Amino acid sequence: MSETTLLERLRERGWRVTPQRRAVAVALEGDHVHLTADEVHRRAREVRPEVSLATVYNTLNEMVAMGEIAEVRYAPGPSRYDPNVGHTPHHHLLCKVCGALFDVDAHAVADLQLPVADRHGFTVDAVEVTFRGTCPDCLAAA
Amino acid sequence: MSETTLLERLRERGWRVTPQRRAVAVALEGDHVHLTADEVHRRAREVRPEVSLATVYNTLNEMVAMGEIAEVRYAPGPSRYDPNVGHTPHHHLLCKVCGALFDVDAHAVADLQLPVADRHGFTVDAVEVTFRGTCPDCLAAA
DNA sequence: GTATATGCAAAGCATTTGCATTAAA
DNA sequence: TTTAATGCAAATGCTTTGCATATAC
Repeated sequence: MSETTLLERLRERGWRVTPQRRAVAVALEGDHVHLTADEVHRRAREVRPEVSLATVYNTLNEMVAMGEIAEVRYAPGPSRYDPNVGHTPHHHLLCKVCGALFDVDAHAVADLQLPVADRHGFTVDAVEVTFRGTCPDCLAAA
Repeated sequence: MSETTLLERLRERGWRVTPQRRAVAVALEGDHVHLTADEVHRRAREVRPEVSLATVYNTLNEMVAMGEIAEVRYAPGPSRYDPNVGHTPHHHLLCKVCGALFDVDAHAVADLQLPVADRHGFTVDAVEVTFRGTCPDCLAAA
């Protein structure tokens, strides 16, 4: 899907790579589900039990500041982190019951333009579509 | 724009109307900006200084549960509340600098369908488009 | 009159920060 | 060796809750 790994991209930016940061980067990758800081922490601990939650937050915030991942907060509850930003253009599929968030390939969705008359003086540089619905798990549970 | 007021709709649902709740409902109406609980509290206090923040939260949560307003959390920081949900179909214009959120009429944006093949087993019942950019105020400040 | 909303203050999460210690480069 | 990252624990900010009192219906 993507040619380079998150870790490689970060290293290229001159990022200092520690075992903790490696564990965080690896925890985020691969999945098309977006994890909370706490879930990242749990996963990172499976590899490096000494990773602290504070370090997870610090690391995630840096990655966001670099634009390598995005913080998304569509449902109540804690923030989630999207590692596929800027590399694979995509939109989101949100379960309104459990808050789970999946990616959708951008090619599945038409490009959108907002007419200048409706821009309220904004400049627009990204468009993001969220499909709200119910995920298979919650459908089964209902 | 809408034929009935938020307060009228709530009363029709058999809601018990108190001065505090009236103040919260009025604070939310009319605007195309989405307020935080704290901002709603400040506005409600201008009319009824004894309204407590706890009551504002309780009231907003009830309105959300009834589907009369929506909680939106696109940017870091506190939740914001969208009173125009379900009545005036619309999308969002988000300032990535200051987090301000405006409404855009749905007619300005084409309807979108997600192909079944890309639905990952979800049912989809709403589509929401967010245009990310920079608002006039932040442009001026830059 | 009765059920329900209120304010207050305390509790509960999510997230950030200060600081002494440790480790990457 | 230098500069920056770590863990811990305390602090902060947003939101919810418990409970005694007040009030809409």
